[in-house]
Amino acid sequence: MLQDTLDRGMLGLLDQSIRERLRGLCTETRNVGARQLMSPAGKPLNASLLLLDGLMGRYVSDRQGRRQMVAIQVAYDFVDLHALPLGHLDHDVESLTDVRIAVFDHDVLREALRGDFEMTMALWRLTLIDAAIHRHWGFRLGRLRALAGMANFLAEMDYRMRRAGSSQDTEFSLPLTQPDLSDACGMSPVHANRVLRELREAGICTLRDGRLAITDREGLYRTGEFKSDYLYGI
Amino acid sequence: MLQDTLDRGMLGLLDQSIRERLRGLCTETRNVGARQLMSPAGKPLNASLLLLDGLMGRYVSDRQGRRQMVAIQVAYDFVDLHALPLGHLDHDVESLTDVRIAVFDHDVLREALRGDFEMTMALWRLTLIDAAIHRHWGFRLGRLRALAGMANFLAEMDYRMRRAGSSQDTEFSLPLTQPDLSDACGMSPVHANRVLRELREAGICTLRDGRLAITDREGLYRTGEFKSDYLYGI
DNA sequence: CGCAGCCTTGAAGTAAATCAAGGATTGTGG
DNA sequence: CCACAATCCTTGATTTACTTCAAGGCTGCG
Repeated sequence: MLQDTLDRGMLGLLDQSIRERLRGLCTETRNVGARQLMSPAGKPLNASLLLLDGLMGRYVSDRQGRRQMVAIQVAYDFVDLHALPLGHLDHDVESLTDVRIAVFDHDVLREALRGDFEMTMALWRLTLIDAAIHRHWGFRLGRLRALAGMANFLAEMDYRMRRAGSSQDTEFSLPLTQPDLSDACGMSPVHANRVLRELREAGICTLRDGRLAITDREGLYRTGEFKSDYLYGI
Repeated sequence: MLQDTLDRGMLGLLDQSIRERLRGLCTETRNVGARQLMSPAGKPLNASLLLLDGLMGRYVSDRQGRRQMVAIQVAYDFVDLHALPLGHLDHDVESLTDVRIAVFDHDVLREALRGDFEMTMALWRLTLIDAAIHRHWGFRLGRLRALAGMANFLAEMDYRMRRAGSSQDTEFSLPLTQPDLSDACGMSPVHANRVLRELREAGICTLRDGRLAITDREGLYRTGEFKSDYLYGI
């Protein structure tokens, strides 16, 4: 059912044998269009999703429609594995692009984990890397200025997309709109536009037509104060 | 060795039987003074700490000394259980006040969990509530203005301290300095001061001599757009 | 005592939000 | 096919939020 070898991105951290056991647990794969609300905050979930292709976002929203993206998922990320121990999520999950996903039924997953301590710890670990990413988003949102924050976000995306095999080059597909970036970086869409222009004019990177061209990766990482150690070797 | 019944705060979520098994795993308890760096980012850890009394902070820092508090722990929180699956942490852990802590050796913990799926899931769940808190700090830092952000932070503290039994009243001990609050809320210390004055003059709450007096809890929660559901019933 | 850290306030400067408007693109229904 | 609505990208002008700088008072401490 699941063709992918799951050896990239975050799943690349897992042992070969765990990856194979995990593959066998996939209930089905599905395709979903862009901009779909796939799981609203508070709704009980009985399955978790592994993203195979595309981008998904996780959002905390208030009543008035202001919302903050609190995580973005790239290929080979579990999207909402947090729901396995928690039962439901505290945030919304949306597809940002057309996506391909693998579904893991919670009952199936739980039964497999019950007798498999190594796999349990491995999946636990994956969810804690999510938590580490959340922490560094907190740092970015709380302490970095708009220019540094945008650079930091783009640096993380560059790093993670490369590890996921979605990019080998200095240019890759990053189909995020400026409003998406502003949701992620805690700024207004207008300011996201100006900051992108500043990065472009500084010769660091250019985002155009859903592709990010990095002309000075060293400068991007430096401007964004990006160090990859919080990703635990993803 | 461990006298506490562990039935409050986040640990109150655990089943009675799990709490008792957990108590038996405590290696030792210790007292540590205020403002101690207890575990620096990157250092391999072979034990995790449960906070019994006091407050601890978790920080992401850059080179220049700018730092963002990314979590605060109150009584009966695990402080760094993330280190069990991860091996080391991506952030610093410091005591904010004098603290009393229970130590859980990772080898002991891991052996106990190996044959105890329920307890494993329960502890996993606790670490994911940490992650949910991180997400809502991201929302606060990215989307709320200074006044709302401070109110949101204080509302969360009020809520969690009450659940931890550290407060039954509209006034309780919150021994955080204004620089601490500014680290947590992503603003300058000067601005933290002004925002606290604004909350005081609005008749919402007063922080003085390490005690928070809440005169209008409804107003505090409303100003901070605080809803407690992301705490999963802590 | 003298130092350090904290709390407080005013004044000045900077960063970012908001308001406003025009152009480009895409999808939609007539 | 075209009118249109919606969304996005872009830029300028204005306003607001916040930082930084500066200074004084307070407390606790070696």
